[in-house]
Amino acid sequence: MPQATSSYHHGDLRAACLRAARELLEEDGSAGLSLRAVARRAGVSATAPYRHYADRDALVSAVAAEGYRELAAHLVAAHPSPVTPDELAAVAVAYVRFALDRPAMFRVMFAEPCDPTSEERVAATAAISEYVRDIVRGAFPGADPDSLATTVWALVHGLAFLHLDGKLDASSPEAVGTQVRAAVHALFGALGTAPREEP
Amino acid sequence: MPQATSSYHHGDLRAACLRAARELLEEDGSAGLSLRAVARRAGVSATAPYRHYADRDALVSAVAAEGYRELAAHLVAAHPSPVTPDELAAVAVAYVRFALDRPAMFRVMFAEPCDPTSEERVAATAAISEYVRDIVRGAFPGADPDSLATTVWALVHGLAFLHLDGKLDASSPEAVGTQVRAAVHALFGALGTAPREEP
DNA sequence: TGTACATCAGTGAACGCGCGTTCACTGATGTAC
DNA sequence: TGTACATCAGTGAACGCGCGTTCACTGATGTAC
Repeated sequence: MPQATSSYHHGDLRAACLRAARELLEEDGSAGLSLRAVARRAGVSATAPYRHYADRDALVSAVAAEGYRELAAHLVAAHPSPVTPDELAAVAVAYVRFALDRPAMFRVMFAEPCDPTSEERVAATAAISEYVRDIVRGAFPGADPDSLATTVWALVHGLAFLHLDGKLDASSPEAVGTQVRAAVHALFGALGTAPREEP
Repeated sequence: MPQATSSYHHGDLRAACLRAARELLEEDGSAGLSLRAVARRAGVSATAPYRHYADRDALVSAVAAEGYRELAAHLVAAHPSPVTPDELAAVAVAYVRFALDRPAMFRVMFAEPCDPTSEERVAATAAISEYVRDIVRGAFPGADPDSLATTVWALVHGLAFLHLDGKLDASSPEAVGTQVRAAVHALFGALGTAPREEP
């Protein structure tokens, strides 16, 4: 822990930059995310962040990677291994809520094809893919996991983006939750679903 | 039609700006879309576009609106009133293909909540929504059209974005088509589907 | 415990750039008579 | 058909801005002896 010594050395500028970057992102959108603005917000000279990030892209990649890790944690927190449609719907709602709570960051995460030079970012994406596939494997042992995982992810991801872009009614969290649950049930109602649905 | 008179007056600078904007968008992404770059590409002074667009935002909105109209045309061309799962899948494939063919423009279309000051843009979005709802009404007379339309749109939109962002295998058009068709069939196979599926 | 010194994490001036937008202007076009 | 003039659609110089990045620097920290 850096004490508030207003000293020459910051203490943990790397983390402070990341925090500042996320704040700027949500305030001004990704256009507002400049290295100079980050430095300003962190209370540090314009060039100080270069001690911790090679360039602007490196910082953006770090933000995205952090976002992926947080998303994974949110999904797992919603339900570690969902099987019934209700459990799956809970995870879907968590996904959409995550996007709506950090719209600009969510966009950064999915804005461009993975920067192949950022291992951190690639690994984080792969982890999400794996998590979705694992869920599908557990809930639908008979199905082709890759194909069905794609379908599920696309449905939920599409709901997140359409809400984000104001193309659907996102007026209240309840309305969003209802829509998401309805969509998930529409998909899973039809799949001869969940082994444990009616015990 | 403006003749190639290399004259002082351009002839149709408004349309030329739009064309230039779209080219820049696909070449450099939305960061490359500046009014100055558009003017340069149109072969005109930096301030000439101001005769036709109030500011940068107005140009961007015009590009997005054009995109919406083109998307609607593509979907209708794929099938004017799809009913069977195969017909619905064809429209879905057209949607995803549209996104992959103009990735940057597709992002602009869905990048931000509709600029409420651009009537052109708002109208174009509403038209897409209506089209999807009409399809659902025709194909699933029993269902709640709003809810199901949301589900369908989200699935297809999610597929488009995940492909766009390189999160799925978009190596060949065939692979994409196969994935999209599988997803649509997974959803519609389960809905007691299509009245006209087996005549 | 004290000192010398290497290393680390900052500073601040400076560079060149492209941007959006304004302004007063001017050449081309079209219309009234 | 010819002329006067209003309007339209361009020009180009200029403004102020924030950006990414470089560079030589300096203050603080930590380590070896």
